Amino acid sequence: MPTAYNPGEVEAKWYRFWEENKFFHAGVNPDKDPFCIVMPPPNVTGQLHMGHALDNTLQDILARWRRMQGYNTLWLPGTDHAGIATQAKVEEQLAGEGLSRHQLGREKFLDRVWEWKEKYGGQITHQLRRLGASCDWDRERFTMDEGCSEAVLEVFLRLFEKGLIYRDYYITNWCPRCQTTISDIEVEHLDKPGHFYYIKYPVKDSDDCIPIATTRPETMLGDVAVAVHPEDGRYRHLVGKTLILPVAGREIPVIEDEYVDPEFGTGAVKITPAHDPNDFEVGNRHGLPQVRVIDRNAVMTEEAGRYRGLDRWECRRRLVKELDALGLLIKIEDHTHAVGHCYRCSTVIEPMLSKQWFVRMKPLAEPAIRVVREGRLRFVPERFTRIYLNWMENIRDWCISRQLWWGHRIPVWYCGDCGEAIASKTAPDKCSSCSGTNLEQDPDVLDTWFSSGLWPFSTLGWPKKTLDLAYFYPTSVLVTGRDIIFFWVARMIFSGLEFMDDVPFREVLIHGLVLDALGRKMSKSLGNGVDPIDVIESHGADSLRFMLVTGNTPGNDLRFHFERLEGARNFANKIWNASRFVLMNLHDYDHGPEPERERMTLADRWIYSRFQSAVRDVTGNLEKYELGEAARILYEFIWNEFCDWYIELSKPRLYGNDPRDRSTVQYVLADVLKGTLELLHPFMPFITEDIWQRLPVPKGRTIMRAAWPAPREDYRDAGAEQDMETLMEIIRSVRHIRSEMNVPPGKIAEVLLEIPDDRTRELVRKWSGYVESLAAARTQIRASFPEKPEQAAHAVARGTEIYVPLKGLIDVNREAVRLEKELDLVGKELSRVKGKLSNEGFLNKAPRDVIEKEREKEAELSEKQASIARRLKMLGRPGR
RNA sequence: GGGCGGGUAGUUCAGUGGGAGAACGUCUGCUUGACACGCAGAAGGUCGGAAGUUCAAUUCUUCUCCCGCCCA
Repeated sequence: MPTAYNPGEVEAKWYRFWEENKFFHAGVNPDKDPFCIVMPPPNVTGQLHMGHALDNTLQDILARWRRMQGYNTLWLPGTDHAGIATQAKVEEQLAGEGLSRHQLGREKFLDRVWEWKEKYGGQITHQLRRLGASCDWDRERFTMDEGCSEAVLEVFLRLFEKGLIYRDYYITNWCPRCQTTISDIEVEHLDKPGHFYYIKYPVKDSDDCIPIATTRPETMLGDVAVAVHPEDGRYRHLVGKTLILPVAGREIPVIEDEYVDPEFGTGAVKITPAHDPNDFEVGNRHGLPQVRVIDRNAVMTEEAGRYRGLDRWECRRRLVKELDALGLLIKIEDHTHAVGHCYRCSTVIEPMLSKQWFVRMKPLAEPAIRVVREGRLRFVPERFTRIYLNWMENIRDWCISRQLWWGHRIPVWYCGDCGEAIASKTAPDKCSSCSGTNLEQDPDVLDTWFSSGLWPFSTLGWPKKTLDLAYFYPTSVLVTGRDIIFFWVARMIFSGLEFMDDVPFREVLIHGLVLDALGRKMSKSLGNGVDPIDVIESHGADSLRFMLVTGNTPGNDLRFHFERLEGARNFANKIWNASRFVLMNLHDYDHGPEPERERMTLADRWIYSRFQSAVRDVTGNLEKYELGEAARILYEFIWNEFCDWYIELSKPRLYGNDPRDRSTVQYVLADVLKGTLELLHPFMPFITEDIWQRLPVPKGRTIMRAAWPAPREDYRDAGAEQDMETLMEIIRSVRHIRSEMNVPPGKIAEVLLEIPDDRTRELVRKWSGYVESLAAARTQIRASFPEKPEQAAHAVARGTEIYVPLKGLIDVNREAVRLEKELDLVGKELSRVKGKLSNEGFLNKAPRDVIEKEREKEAELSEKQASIARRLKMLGRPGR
């Protein structure tokens, strides 16, 4: 085995081994309990980014762990057709050839997208393999494959027939660049510095005017009224009057509406129903007309009069200039406000009136609220429950039509003769209403999330009644980022309830975003993204996974620090070398039966007991979804206990000349290492498999299918832990003295251990070899040394007085200063404890074990104080 | 404006109603028969500020300041 771990060599090898042996595959098996996760499908033509890496690492940990626990585990992978994003990429490619999709035509364009999908669609799934994802590739799905498309049609028709899908003129969010509407949640509101324009609207046949304030003066050309609050005294006399809309010259009324906030701006609001969602509502309430002044390209329409043909921003500039010239511009104030941007391309959204398809949400939301309220579906961490509920409770109808070509085409045909809309899975021959044959299909496609909302059951075979569905649905847990709770999680919940009559998953584990080292979102435009594949190539997939899962709590964002990646890499290397040590010493190992407890040393019993704690705590934390905590426990167990202490203590026994002792320690090393690798496997699958395969002990074909270590109560040994802690304390004290007193590392130190307590003295005497090998010392152990060495450093550890005679080496003054510092600390601590114990409230109200603990502490500290003081006195320093 | 998250060692982050932790960085000393991607030792914090509840608050409550996110 090489001296440093080389991930590149082993990763490809083991992944191939797992995949070829179908270890990821899960079929229906009624004898076993299922555990199922559906993977949030990444965009089919996308690249793996850090968010995917985190999301899939978490899923893989859960899947591998549950699989080892014996659950029939299915992790179902797949990809999403990602309408807007994919279409945009192909259009970009076409633009490079000087073509537009319109020149190509719908059919040819779609051929091109499919070509693109075939070419790049495998990329991301290949990258997931590099990460170690143990998903069942035999079941890989795509939101536009035959089955998923069938599910989409079925759902559309059922909702249509129930009257939950309707078509209407409504104000929606139009992206002038993507040339499509997008749903409310696809709009990102960004605070942008802008202006508040104060404009006078003159009252007809009067010298009076009404001042309005707006951030979008260009929309005034589409104004149909000015609204004031009914109780606003300032404008009461103007209600019902007519205004002359400046520039346009149209006559518009002053109306009153509760919607107006009298505190905001001038308290008078211009109403533009065709270009503002709130104004749209007001307009409907008052039966006002809708005047469209901005078109699909964000260019002013005919209605804008002489401003027609101008870009919306250019129109704004010129219009403000004209208002100023007319003396109607009161002032311009700086004003930062939230501006809606397209989440795909960051173009400023234009709220626009158009005819679109919607899903009526209220009836669907109701059960989706209930299941969460009743705890049938649980969010982890819990705080996301409120975010979800708050959104569901205030839900608006969902605009599902998109003016794109790539996606599931809306299965509705319009009759050119009578105007009837016919929903059907296949093209109808004739109109169901007038029997006309002049039928044309709606050109639009459905929102991508319409199909991904069906993912947990469409991937298991729905609408067919499959065995898979019966067995794996509801799935166990969904793991996803907090940024798509509304987009996706919510939609799966109501879809699952509507069509499967049950929740799609019992739990939702929400994680945060992966940020760059400065806490910024990773993005292409900033160029601050870190490519997971680069990281895997330089540091290994296991290191990346370990880094992503540690130092973080569920739901919180995570900063990507290169140093932390190195830490994880170092950890992998540590495991590699500890294993190398064990394996190097197992060449003559004959795996026999478990050694008897009596043959075991204190260290053996201690490491087994600690291992039991690790088993219990790792399992417990996985159950709570505290994956970072579970990983931290393993890190500490492996590094600070197994490596730093157990391996070091095993050396004298391995190199000694007692063969039985040697075989016992070999057994424990191999056994504990094997169990530890199994616990670590979900986190670091590659290195653990590689080492596990090399162990000369009975085991199965793959660590993936090894049984998850079960806690063994008979291996828990609190006494051994206590005793070991005593020895460790003594060793640390001696090391401390050596270091402080500059004893050369090679020099064996004489150490006198004065231990009045019989049991402790016998314990230390029995295991004095530990002190001798780990602190490079020779020990003398007595109940009391009548003649205390004067030229010696001194320490107290758990009732043991430690003297390290340093004839000629010791500077009495320096030693005294060191002891005084120590005495000071002990004194402070002691007075704090004594204060507590003399407080009646504490004695009366604190739990008994807490008081007991304080008493013990007091005794120990007093003793320590006394012995340090004695020592100081002996050095001619009576202390203070 | 409403909601949520965060403010703990130089940095990044864990954690807890009863003795402040880790990693990285820093300092000192080490090729100690697995590992310098390492070993041993050390320094470093009034746990954002104020008030309250409690025998006891970094932890619970309220207020407040700063940072970030979501929604309107």
